[in-house]
Amino acid sequence: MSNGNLSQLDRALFGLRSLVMNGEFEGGQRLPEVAVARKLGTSRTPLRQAMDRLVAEGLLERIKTGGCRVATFTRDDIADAIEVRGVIEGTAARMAAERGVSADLLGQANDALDGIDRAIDASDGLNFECYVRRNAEFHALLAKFSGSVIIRREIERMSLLPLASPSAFLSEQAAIPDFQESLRYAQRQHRAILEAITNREGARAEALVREHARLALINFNYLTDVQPSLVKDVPGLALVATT
Amino acid sequence: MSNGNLSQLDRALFGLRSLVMNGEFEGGQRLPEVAVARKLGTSRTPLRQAMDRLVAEGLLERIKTGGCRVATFTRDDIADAIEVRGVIEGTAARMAAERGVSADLLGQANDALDGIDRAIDASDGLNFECYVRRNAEFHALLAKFSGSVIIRREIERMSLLPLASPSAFLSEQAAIPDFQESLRYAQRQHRAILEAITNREGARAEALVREHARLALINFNYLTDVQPSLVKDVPGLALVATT
DNA sequence: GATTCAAATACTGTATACAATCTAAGCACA
DNA sequence: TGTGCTTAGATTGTATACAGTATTTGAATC
Repeated sequence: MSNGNLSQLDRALFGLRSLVMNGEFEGGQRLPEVAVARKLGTSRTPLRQAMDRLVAEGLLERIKTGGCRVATFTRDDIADAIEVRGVIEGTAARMAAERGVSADLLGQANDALDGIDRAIDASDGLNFECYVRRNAEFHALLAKFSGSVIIRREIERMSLLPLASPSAFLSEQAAIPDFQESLRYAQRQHRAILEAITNREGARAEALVREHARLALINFNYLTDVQPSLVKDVPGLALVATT
Repeated sequence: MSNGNLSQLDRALFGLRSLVMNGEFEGGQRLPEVAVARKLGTSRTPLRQAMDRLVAEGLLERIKTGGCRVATFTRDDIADAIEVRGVIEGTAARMAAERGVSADLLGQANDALDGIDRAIDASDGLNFECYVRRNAEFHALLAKFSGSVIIRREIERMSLLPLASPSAFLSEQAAIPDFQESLRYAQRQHRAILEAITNREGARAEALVREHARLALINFNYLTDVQPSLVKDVPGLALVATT
């Protein structure tokens, strides 16, 4: 199982998560294990494990009488998930400021931000793929800054919730009119966050990160209110109740 | 499975969690599935499900080569878990203040606090069992106040981590000299929290709840530093590295 | 035509068998 | 005596069979 190819559980997990995120199943309907297992090319045992994992992630929910169904999320759920992610990331930043961060880690974060600068002002316009990668890198470092595995695990967990991750809406953001302006604003926040942590300003770092997380909420609202045609292209957005 | 007795999965889950919490297994050693299954009187299939759940809870951790082992926690891990629980509970309180809480729910919380008052000043001294129950009730209501299932689920999740729950240390707290004084202090915080929420004072409510959570940390430090003889009686404390 | 009951079907929860892999013991050899 | 290899044992990951329960279909009755 530690050879190059994935285990059956991993195949089932990735496959099922992808199917659910892309809205392949009707929300609220039970997932028949045999049919899904056949579709994923595996047996029921690893599929049930995968389902248990997705239930823990919040993507599926158990049915009292047995089995699972796809969870549905309200707009408020998404907003709350983003808020909580921001709160925990903010706590990580505050802890980092209070406890201090090694020069090496701070340097890595600075490198990531330099990379974002270059991605935004590349000679041929915006290097989008690079931006996304560097942005994820910076946020991962932020979680690491706290020095706490408890915190890091919790941030990862919140980022698994559909649409709550720092880069959930980036892939389609290019359609937003003042897109580059929005990225520049986010990047100024990045710089301020890193400065606050470096200066051991815990409260400032926490507040900045909380505000920074709300950019995801702005993008979410824009996508659903102004550009509903893009909804089908954003993974996870199919799970949001359209009422 | 929906009959009175539990499912095999539930039996395995409760049984294994209890065994792990009470330190029945050497930390760091792999749990042999067949032996544990036999000890719990079930088969490997539900046991493996239970193990997956406990891994998700953070009580067990996976071994790369296969299987699970009991996770061990440092004192810093416990402190971080309590801190994060306080942060999320604090967010719930802030949201409750910002969004408003129904008079009915506020009344229920008030009743719970009245119950705590009576438990502390019962005619025959302290009614401990009643205090614990009412305290749990108040904290559950706090999570409900936010009106967000995302928040509530996350608080429940953090409270599952060993020693992070609001009542993790209560059961042995009776050994603490100024025990009743400590309970009265906690109760004054309860009243202040409820008042802040009622008055829509979000920042105050959040700060109070964060501080309130730190009582668990105080009890934790007291138990391990001053009363190490009680350590074996507190579920979960066996998982803390004794370095 | 709507409703209730019954049988058949489908599905989940659980146990177990099997194969692949890891672990450890034992042996050969330096 | 220590080290590396080989083989036997133990253990996990996966598939599948079976039993119990929910759900649906169909017919009969009001």
